[in-house]
Amino acid sequence: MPDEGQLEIQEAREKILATATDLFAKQGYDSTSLSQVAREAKVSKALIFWHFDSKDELYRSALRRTLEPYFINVNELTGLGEREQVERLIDQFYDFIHTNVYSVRFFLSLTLRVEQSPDEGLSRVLELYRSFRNSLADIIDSGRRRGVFCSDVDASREAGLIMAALGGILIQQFMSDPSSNEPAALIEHLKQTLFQRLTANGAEGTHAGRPE
Amino acid sequence: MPDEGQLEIQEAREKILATATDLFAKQGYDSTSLSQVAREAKVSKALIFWHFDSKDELYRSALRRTLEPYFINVNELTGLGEREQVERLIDQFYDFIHTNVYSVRFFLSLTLRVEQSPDEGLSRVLELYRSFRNSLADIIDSGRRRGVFCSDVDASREAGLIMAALGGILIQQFMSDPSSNEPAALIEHLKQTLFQRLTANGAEGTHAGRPE
DNA sequence: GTCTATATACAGATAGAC
DNA sequence: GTCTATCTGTATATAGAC
Repeated sequence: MPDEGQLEIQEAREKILATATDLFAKQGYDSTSLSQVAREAKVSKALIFWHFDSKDELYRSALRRTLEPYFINVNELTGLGEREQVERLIDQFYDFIHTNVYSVRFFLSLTLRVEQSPDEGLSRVLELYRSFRNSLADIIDSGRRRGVFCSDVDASREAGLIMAALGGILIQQFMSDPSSNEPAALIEHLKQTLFQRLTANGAEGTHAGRPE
Repeated sequence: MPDEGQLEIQEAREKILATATDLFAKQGYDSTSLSQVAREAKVSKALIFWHFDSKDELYRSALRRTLEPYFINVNELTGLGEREQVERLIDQFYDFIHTNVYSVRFFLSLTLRVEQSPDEGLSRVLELYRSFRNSLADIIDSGRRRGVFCSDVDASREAGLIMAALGGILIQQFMSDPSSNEPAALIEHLKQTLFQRLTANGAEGTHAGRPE
């Protein structure tokens, strides 16, 4: 078994990958040169090419690594009520954003590029986003059918609006100084108004009756 | 008056500026080379340097030009009621986004860069965003004081949530194929639920009374 | 004002010694 | 595996003719 020896000697590759992941996330693909990666990882450019065939492959590896923590997020919402499940999901989203600020910023800026590349990694993120949205819709609809929420609730639209608000709170954090409009308060307000609406069984009954 | 002759001869400069504005908006700063600008504007690279001292100055000029349409947006909401004013503002925002997709995308990606440059143009956009948010808050608060909206409405938070939703709807358009979740429906739903909440005078009175 | 030609720097990538 | 040295392309920017 002569292979055992090379298991942990790959610290250089690790260093390169970590540095590249960081720089790509912070600066984007074009603005990050392999010279810079080599300099900050304290290796030679040639070594980068020994481990990764091209800048593109290095980028893809970095993407894959950035993406990893995105999949622990499978929701274990066992015996909770619908309202608690929705709250839990919203909090999970918010927490996730905060522990992954850099990569979220990364993927968001990827989304904005007009490049034609379908970008395997990016599509996984979008897929994740949609599945998150669908989970919300399912839970809300389940609550509607079980009578926990109003009968006239459009689960799909509610989920869409929640996602929009969450996404908007996200970019607000990128735009303003983090101190300004504290997103935690917005999240609270979002939840508060959401359930106020979902459970507003009194009022005028089918009060939302406008000419659709 | 020997100066009059040179008034419209600067079509080359115009061409350069227009091309650069377009390319910067579509591809960003780094991915746009002056060679490309020169090629597409059908001038020589040297001419670009005659008109603009550096790539950076060209970029700033392009930014300024991109920014221009952002200021016609002064709201003329004369004799409208508060509800109509809010609706009008939301629609204005939405329309504006749609007629300026490219530059909005541009500024959004600018926001995401970690570059240290305060970027004169970008700060104007942020300022605009805040003033828009403040207008919303003012109108809502005015409506609250005049009894059009509930007395327990927190105008600032409502405005923040509206802006978050609008921003979220915006990035949803960048993320998904434009056909998927049609933002127009989301805007409708936003408005509907918003006013449902702002004018929900019946229900349980100070129903929102949770331990703050 | 507009061009051609060129200087200079740095990008991604390769060859080959150790 | 890691390095130095080098190739090749292209970037920003300048010099100087017209």
